[in-house]
Amino acid sequence: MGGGGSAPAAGNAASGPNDPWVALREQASEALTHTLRSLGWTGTKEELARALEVGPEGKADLALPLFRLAKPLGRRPEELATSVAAAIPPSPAFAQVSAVGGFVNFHLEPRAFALSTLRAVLGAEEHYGEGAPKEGKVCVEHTSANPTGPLHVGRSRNTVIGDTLVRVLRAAGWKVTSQFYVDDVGRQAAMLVWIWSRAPSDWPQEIRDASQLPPDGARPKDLKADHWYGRPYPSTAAYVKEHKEAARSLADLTDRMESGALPKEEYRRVPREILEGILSSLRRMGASFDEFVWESDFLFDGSVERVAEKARTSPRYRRADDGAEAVDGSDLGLPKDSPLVYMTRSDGTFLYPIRDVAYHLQKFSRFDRVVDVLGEDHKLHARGLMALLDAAGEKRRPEVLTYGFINLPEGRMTTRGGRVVNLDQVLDEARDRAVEEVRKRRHDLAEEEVQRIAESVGSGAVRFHLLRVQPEKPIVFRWEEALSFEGKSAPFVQYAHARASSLLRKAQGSDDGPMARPAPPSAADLPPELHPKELALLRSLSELPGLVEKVSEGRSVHLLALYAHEVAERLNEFYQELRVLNSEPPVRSFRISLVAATRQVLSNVLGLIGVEPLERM
RNA sequence: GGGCCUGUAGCAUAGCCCGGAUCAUGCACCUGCCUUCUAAGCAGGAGUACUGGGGUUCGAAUCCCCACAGGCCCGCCA
Repeated sequence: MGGGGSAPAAGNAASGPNDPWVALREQASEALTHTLRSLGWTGTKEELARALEVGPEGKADLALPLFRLAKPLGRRPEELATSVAAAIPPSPAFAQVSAVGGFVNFHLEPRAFALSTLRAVLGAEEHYGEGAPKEGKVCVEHTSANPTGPLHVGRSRNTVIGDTLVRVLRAAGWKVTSQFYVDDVGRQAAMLVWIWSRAPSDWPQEIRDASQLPPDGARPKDLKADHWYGRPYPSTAAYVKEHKEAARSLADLTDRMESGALPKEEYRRVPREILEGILSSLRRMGASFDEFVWESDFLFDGSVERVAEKARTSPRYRRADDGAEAVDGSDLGLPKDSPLVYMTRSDGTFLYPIRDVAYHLQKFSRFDRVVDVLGEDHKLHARGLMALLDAAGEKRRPEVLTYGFINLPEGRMTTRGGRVVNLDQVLDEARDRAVEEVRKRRHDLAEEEVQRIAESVGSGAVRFHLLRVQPEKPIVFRWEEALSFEGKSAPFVQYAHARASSLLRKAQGSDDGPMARPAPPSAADLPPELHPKELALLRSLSELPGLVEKVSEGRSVHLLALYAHEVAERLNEFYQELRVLNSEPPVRSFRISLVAATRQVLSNVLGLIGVEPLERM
């Protein structure tokens, strides 16, 4: 990979037991340490292992730049590289060690490398890429959208990033629990309870008109719950703003909810319905949650009071003249002109941030690592949370992963301005376009299978599109790009997987039945020469374990999408250039192993990014 | 006004944390390739790009400073 591809090179981080690079790095740094020491160098092997980089493909597999090392030895880098390369003893893993410029370049022995990579992949099968089990439990909270209506694509970026992070952390060896924090407290939640406590026919005229209800006021059969129950939300918000008596009755309702006078099953009914609708959309994208935590639970279990009590003894504590209580976070990056994080209103009722602290304390009591996936609009609130946690005497902090907004070409998405693109719209449109594409190429498939493939291709394309960009970059949503089925897209990867699957079906001679699992080859099975396309593919396959480790550490989930594309691309290049099924015996079985290993890696990486690997399309 | 993030070919992006070998990929554009393993593919071409200016370094897209441009935020809402 390295300079040759767009995906990242395997990092230096220690990877799991099935990483072919671990032994290679070890051998190279071992040999280099001995050689350099004999030339008067005094550093450590660890130092070298860190400096050892993955070289530009074609030039070197592993490379050590000597510029820094040459200086204290009083030698020229080029000349030092030459003597080092000449002094490295031969080994079975490396065919050649050469000096170019100031670099010492290690070139892999192709057959040994092919063998170790195929063995790693075919030996571990669906576990290839996974790291060794790690001590400790991780909580990843993501999405946590207010259940006031259908999810828009902007928010679903949170889900895609969060769900992928959950998958990759699991693969890296952590025990992971995913949580959705459900907001059923406050004005927004009360608004829905307020309007839905009456039948639509009893709603104020303005709200009915703006909600565009069907004439009979009944929910259409095919309308999802989140769309139906969320429909009056924007107009209710506007209505309450303009009608004093409505505002008063809403405030009254909020009080009754927050004081516990209203049974929680009564005010959770509508949010629960909407949440179900949202979740069914998320399931289409392969995302689900282990646990749901309802915000209102922290209202009545005494935990907020405990936080407040603790905070009152903190030097950060501030109390305004009118009784509102806050915490000072000016030293923690809160704005100098408003460094206060309020935890209670002047009437003594609790505010959202303190419930969030109670929630995080609960997380810390159960988990060793706490990760929050948040939109960049919540960055400052996260800082406020840190200040409150500090005041509450909690030393641990959540790891916050923020992502940029998804805007439309004409500007920001707004629910009230009617300028939104809902996730459901995008998924439906993607599926419809995929149906056309499948029909164009396959005339032999049953309608049911066409639909199934199209759903998977469509939702995969959407998920991939939201994932492939570095999280902190803002995205401008364009339909043509989100719904592209070629190039850097999920269908491109799924297609490669289907292609590999088809080859293997033909190789085993039956078009259906379970796929045979080829055994890892032995040295005798390998052809004497390997083709560059075969080597390039193997090189990519070998990098999954290092990548899983790197992504789980750095949380750069977009790299997984780019890696998936690279593997698929290299399979395609291999496929186009070389025959598999009708090649001569030693080559044929080797290539079948290579295809099987590629299919396995594609399947594993698609699993990591939450896209379904398709057997045919 | 202040804070955080981002700026790479016509468009969209990777590489930036941790400086290293001619800056990589996709879309769009041009030329080829389906009577042999799925053309959602492959081969080739053109295009030209690290926002601008300083600095550090043997070496800067990468680190530092300044400027400019875009995103987000600066509620006793959640």
